[in-house]
Amino acid sequence: MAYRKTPSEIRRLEAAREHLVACATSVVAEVGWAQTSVTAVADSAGIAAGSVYQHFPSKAALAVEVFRRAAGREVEVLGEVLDGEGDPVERLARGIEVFARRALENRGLAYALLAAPAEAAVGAERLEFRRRYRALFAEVVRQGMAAGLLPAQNGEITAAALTGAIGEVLVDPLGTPSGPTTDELLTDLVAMALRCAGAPAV
Amino acid sequence: MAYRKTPSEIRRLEAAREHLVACATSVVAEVGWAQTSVTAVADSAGIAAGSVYQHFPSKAALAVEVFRRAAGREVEVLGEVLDGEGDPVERLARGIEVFARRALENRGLAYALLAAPAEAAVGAERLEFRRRYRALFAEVVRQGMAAGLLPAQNGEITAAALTGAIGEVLVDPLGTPSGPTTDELLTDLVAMALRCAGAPAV
DNA sequence: GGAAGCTCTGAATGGTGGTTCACTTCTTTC
DNA sequence: GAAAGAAGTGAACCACCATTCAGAGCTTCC
Repeated sequence: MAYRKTPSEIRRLEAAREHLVACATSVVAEVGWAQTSVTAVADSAGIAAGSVYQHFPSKAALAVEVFRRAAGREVEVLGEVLDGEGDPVERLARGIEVFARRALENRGLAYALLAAPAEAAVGAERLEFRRRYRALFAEVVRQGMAAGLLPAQNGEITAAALTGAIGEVLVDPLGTPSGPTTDELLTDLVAMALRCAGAPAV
Repeated sequence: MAYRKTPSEIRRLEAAREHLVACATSVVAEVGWAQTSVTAVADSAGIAAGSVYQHFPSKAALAVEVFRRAAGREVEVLGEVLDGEGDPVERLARGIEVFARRALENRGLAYALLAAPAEAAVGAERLEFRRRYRALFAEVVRQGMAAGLLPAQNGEITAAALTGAIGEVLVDPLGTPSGPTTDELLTDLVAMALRCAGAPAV
């Protein structure tokens, strides 16, 4: 019988792949997509440049994986909060606060996910994930309208607006390494979002 | 006496430069920054690739000029409407409608200005112009608060949110070559923006 | 132990596209 | 008309990096 991968070997390879993705994520968070070369990622992971191609068919595929992992986590967290306890308006407020707080706690990565210039494949992923954010927000807005907590409105537009507004509000703070007065920013951001959805002033 | 540029020669050179910028703008609007090569721009302008460097020191410099011209026009138009007749809330509504309508009438260019992937130099310009949009919106929001038409709020945040929200709402329609129901979109967009600034429902 | 098949290496390769430059063509000046 | 200097040309150049690949080093299995 010929060579066959042993379970521990399979685990080792998977771990190597995970390690590669994690290192690539760090590099991207530190220097952005544009400055991230295959060599830099390989160095950071302690392997040769060529070895990257054992795990991914191209740099773009690795970049997409990095993006999906990181953005996927955020979608998941946001989805859980928006689907959680409380009335729709409370959930919306909490979701936005959690999202923004997480971004501000991991600025480099958040900037890479939200705004940093990237190759086409990553740009396409970004659009896709924005669509998911929108869908999540749209659902909560729909629930809010159904519950009579929000006025009649085009929920898709409000959802898109929230997505864009949060990103834009965060871009500047994310650009500066250490932020001033995070709490105040979050309060104002949430207040703006609730107004945007038409929730009555608190 | 040596060679000296005659007035008509100077005009000819300036016109050539203008023509080059105009052609480059068209190319960018059609295919986006990423697909815009120096050769393509030169072909479009009917000159040789090398001649581009008579007018601009680098491709990046040309790209920045293209961006500044086009984005500058939009800032100017928006500024005039926001500074025009009527109360601050009316002006805000009209400004957003005009901005969005112009974008939808020139989708390729608007997409390039707002969202299309671009080289670093253009990205920096984009940030700068977003700052200007924000400043314009922030001023109107400030006036609205002073006039008692808008509730107390962090005007900078609202302004950033409006900038991001408008962009995000427009990105999808701009991606599709011909848009459905522009008027409905504009109505909903303006309604959302007014809610975002806290204007009472109409 | 050793054959077979795998992973890993890192220097060489290759495609892309911005930029250069020797040369041609046009303008100015006398 | 001719010299001097500028603009215009476009093929050649070159830097940059993702990608490849021949060989080295491991792992599996009999």
